Amino acid sequence: MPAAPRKKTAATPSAAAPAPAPERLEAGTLEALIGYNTRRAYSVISALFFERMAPYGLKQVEYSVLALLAHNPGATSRQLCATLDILPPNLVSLISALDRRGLIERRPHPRDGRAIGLHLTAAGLALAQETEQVVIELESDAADALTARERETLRNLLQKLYKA
Amino acid sequence: MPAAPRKKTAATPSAAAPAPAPERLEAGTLEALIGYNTRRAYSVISALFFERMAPYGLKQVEYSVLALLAHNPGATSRQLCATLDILPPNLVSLISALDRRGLIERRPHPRDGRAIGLHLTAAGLALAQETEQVVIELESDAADALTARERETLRNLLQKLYKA
DNA sequence: TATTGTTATACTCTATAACTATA
DNA sequence: TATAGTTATAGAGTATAACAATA
Repeated sequence: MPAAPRKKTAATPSAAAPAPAPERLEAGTLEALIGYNTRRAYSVISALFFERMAPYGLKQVEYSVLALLAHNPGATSRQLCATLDILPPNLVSLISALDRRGLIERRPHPRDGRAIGLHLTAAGLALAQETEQVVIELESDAADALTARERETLRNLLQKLYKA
Repeated sequence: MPAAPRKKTAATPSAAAPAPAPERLEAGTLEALIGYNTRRAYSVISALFFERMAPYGLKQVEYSVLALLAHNPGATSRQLCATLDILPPNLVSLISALDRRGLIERRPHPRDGRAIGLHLTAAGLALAQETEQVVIELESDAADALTARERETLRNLLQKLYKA
């Protein structure tokens, strides 16, 4: 789903019929919606993430898990689910895959026999560090129409939508 | 996927071990990313949209199509796809469903025998108008932590990410 | 009785290839 | 030959129910 071509929407031409039907439609009502704009923006960043991270074989959620484990060694699946707002059954195969690739290790949890502590391996830590730079650059490219201040404002406003 | 409970993330407690394992993990690195915040925000608004619009049987993309046809009568599938950034095969069943529900009509295109002009029926227009108010209210509720100015800023910054 | 991790499963979303009819 | 609409299909993503082991 690569980013759409750079073309502006036509603004209700007053001269009428015989023109060759504009590519884009008048979408003012939709563009007044935060939900619509959020979906479109997410779609663009998402596609760029997929493209740049393909060489490392990491999808967004997989990268998120590695990044969380780098700062929270021994975290459990349950904690990852709560933090990332994903459902436990959907994390199982993801964790298994990262384990099979030798990026994480499952160790018995020190204080809860039901739980499993997740830890990055050396390879996992290396990949997390290497890809962090790629993600930072990718984000910077995706937001190159925004100033540093605007990027910070955007992050803050988005967080207000999903936090507390 | 209902919005997560209102609970703040713990900020690296200096007193260590015997506490009962925090719900959420330290996610500072992820929260510095526009992509991550956009995904989380979209997920929340999306869930609220689904909940409030369920009585009308409209998903987000379906609402978008009705809204576009209200302002662009006779638009083609191709134009809808270009405007909404979705792929033609994925629009087919959606259009069929709206047609079967009597919300839209397909008429032969006046200047292109391959194309089909899409129009709202009276029922479709009524539903579009009725649900527009629901969407506006839902958006207002989703963004109730933001001032009017902040909402406008957010929309503008998001549009800069996916336009031109 | 409640929770962690898991299996199985189903439904939606998104993507590609290939066909048809018109241009 | 290129484009509009379509079919079929495959792969992600996301959701629920139910179970075993442990608390």
